[in-house]
Amino acid sequence: MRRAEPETRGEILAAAARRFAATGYRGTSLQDIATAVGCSKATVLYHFANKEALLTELMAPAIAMLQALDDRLTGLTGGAAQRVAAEGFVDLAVRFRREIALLRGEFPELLQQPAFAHIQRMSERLLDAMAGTSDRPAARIAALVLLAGISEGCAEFVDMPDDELRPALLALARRALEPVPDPIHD
Amino acid sequence: MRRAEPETRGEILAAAARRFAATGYRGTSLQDIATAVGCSKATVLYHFANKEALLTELMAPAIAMLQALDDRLTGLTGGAAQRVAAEGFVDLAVRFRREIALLRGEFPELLQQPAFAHIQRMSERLLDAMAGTSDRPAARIAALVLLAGISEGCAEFVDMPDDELRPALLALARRALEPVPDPIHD
DNA sequence: TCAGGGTCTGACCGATCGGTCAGGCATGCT
DNA sequence: AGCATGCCTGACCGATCGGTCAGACCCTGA
Repeated sequence: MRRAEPETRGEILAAAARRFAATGYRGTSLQDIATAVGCSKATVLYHFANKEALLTELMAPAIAMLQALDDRLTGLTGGAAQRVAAEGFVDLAVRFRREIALLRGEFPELLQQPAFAHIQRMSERLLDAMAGTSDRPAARIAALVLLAGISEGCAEFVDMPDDELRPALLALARRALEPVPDPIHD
Repeated sequence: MRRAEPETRGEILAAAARRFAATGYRGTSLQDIATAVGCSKATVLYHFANKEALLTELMAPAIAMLQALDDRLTGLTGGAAQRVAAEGFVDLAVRFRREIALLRGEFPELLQQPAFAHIQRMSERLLDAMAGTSDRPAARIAALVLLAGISEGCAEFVDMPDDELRPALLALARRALEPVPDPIHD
């Protein structure tokens, strides 16, 4: 069962992405991934410290983009923050919908792990920004439904071209989120 | 550890609801539930045939209401179907948000099980109705995001009063879903 | 008094999980 | 030739899972 090319690491990563997308993170065992690659489970754990390392490497680009959005959001308030948050999140969801899809609704569980606590915090800031400065519950509800709906729904959009999905999600976000007036600078 | 009152069955059901809501269906073991009740795992399995029976009994009222909505939807098309679907689903989500919440994003996995195949089919019909007869992708995207977002988000709304949550979700649904003209009867 | 049924339990089962470990094999450097 | 290194493996580990089972306990009715 020895492999000819030393491309095993990349193959493991690709197979893990496929399996996670098909059956979720918890629903995929290391043995599943090893079988898909055609190697042993021990080989998977030779290339990756543990199962979580596989997931974090797969999610790293998406997390980096979320971090960048979070940085852009600091200092912004009101309508400006709302627009940046909504457009930034739609861009993120469109670009990394395959990565988001492979969590398959396991966000809540995974975010509870201490290793992902900073993602939890960024998500909360994103939600606050999308809800606007308004403290009306309706605004937070709309923002939360949009955030959760796009995260969970993008698994269904993997085969849709970017330039069709992006404007549709943007238009939806604009419709769903009630605009917040910009503060008047003096 | 013998219990005084023979209310064990109800206590197991209540504890299961709490644990499922806290850590999800797959994330909750029968031992967790037994510990929460203060009985043995064997007692849980004495009152319920298996773990899935616990879940189905907990979800039965919500599933019944979904079934009723599905029945009301048959024969309806266009804007009428869209309104009935949106309002019916919001009602369902508000009324049974605790039950929906305890799935904690495990919808996709659970729906894949053959025992829940009919729920899968009802969900698809609900999605079609909410998207309207329109076959434009944007309409289906909006409906899907709304459906997924409300399902996933209602876990956060458990402490909100019904008469605040319901109109907020209804208004959001109306904003998110582009209206479809009713067919003109001749 | 005894039989029987409802309730509950500890002990146990096979399966599967993530993860460890010593060692085999090929390659390339000295 | 000898040795180190990188890659890979089967065998194994402890933990946990859902689920089974024989039997103990209690109550009730004959």
